[in-house]
Amino acid sequence: RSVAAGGGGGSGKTRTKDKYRVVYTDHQRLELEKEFHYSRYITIRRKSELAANLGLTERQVKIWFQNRRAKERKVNKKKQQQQQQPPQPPTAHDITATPAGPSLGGLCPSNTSLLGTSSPMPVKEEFLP
DNA sequence: TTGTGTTTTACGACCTCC
DNA sequence: GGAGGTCGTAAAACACAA
Repeated sequence: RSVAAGGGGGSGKTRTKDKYRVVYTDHQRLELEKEFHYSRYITIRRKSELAANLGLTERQVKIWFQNRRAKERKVNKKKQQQQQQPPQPPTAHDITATPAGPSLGGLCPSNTSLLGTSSPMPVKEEFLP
């Protein structure tokens, strides 16, 4: 790997021996999440804007979106498997725990529209050509 | 503490589209 | 041919029970 090879090699690589990977700030993550929430595929224009605003490289933004989509697929896959083979029936205790029912909506109200929505994503003005 | 499992960045290999 | 997609993976960062 480029790390082991070290340092020497990596001309222009973001991954160095000192910093194998950086941890993004909460603000950076928040902005990226907001963008992802809006559209799972970022445009070139928006990518450069976001990179400039957040102090990241366009490459980092691109990879963040790739990883974010991979995460979403992983979560969806997990959910699907759970639906196909529900392990155990919920106990009475579990049922009484959430009387109103909306288990996920309460946890993450702003993201509920993201999952399973079949409607096309709205297109922001700035994304239009 | 520490051992262990999960999540988060970053990359390489390969594929598709223009 | 190049840009950007998925997929698999490495390793740091993090969470958490023992």
